[in-house]
Amino acid sequence: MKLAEAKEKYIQTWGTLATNWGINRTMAQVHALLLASGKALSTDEVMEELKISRGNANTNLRALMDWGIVKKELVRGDRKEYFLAEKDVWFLFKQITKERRKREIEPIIQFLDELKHIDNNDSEEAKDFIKLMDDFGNVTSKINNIMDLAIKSDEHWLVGKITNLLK
Amino acid sequence: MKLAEAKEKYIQTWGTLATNWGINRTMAQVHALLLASGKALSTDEVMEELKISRGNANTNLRALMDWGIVKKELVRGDRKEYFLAEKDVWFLFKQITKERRKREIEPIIQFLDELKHIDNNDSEEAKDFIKLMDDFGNVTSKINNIMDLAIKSDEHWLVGKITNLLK
DNA sequence: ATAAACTTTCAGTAATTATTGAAAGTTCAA
DNA sequence: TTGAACTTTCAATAATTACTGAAAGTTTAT
Repeated sequence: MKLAEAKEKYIQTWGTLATNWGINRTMAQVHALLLASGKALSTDEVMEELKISRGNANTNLRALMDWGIVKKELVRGDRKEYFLAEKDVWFLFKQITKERRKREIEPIIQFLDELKHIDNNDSEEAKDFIKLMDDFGNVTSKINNIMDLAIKSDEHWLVGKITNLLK
Repeated sequence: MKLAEAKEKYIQTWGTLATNWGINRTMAQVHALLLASGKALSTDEVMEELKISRGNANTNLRALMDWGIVKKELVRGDRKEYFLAEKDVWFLFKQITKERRKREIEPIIQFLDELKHIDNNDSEEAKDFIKLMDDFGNVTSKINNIMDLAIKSDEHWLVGKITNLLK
């Protein structure tokens, strides 16, 4: 396989996979393109490479910056903005985990807590429901802790620990 | 809040959250309904409670069985099938993790491997790309291991270990 | 065998989500 | 200031994904 072909396949496949995770296809493609390029690209370059509109390119580049995995880069004497993807893959994983935790896990914990305040909570049915919410809350907190551990850890340290646990 | 109200809110909110994770809204609602009911329901009961069509109910009940988190239950002297959700939340987490690992992580590892076979791989650009794929593969394997650890572990054992690591 | 009771499929349609592109907004140099 | 160079927004539209409901398929009792 030629390099250009491999890059193309990487960008396309990554975009397809992303949709299974509830991530917008274009956003994943833009990120893959920036990573595969290994250098900062302008909005126009992204538009050209992926054949997408300016609005779409702009929206998804900003979303990637919101996730903290793409940074703006300014070039002296050039008014255009360039965008560069962080290429440390372990950092990438940690950053995404951190954001998903903030955006998705924390709201769940809060929402489950609210549902536990039930009038006449001494019926058998109410007790069962409250227990379900409690169990959900407990497991969610545990997931939260695992994610927190991953976020805070250095790659080699974590892997060493996990390897030990698996023995 | 009344119990019925809390159940309704749980079903609706869970459905909404699911869409953020790339999971079909109805599937999440059916699952939440079965859990909140605490007993096996027939297709007709699911249709009635969620106001959805027979086709939709059937499709999503089967999808939940594919995920291994809902089971059929047969009642003597009744030709209808009833569906029951596994209510151990830690089991639920492990089962979903197991399936996602099989469906999503393993294909990524395989696909990244394929992309490393590049002609004329001695150019600087090719080396960078291969390194990127390697890094991705390594991190993905590590995630795979963490998931494997979670799948195999008993709730209390894992939490104990994680707690120790976090100290 | 027949038919009632039930489950599954899938073409057509509805609902949701993503994208375009042009207009409005911003920044900066002269 | 002005206007060129660039970025952002958003209403209209396209693409994707989910849902319906009726027809086809299956199972079981008689």
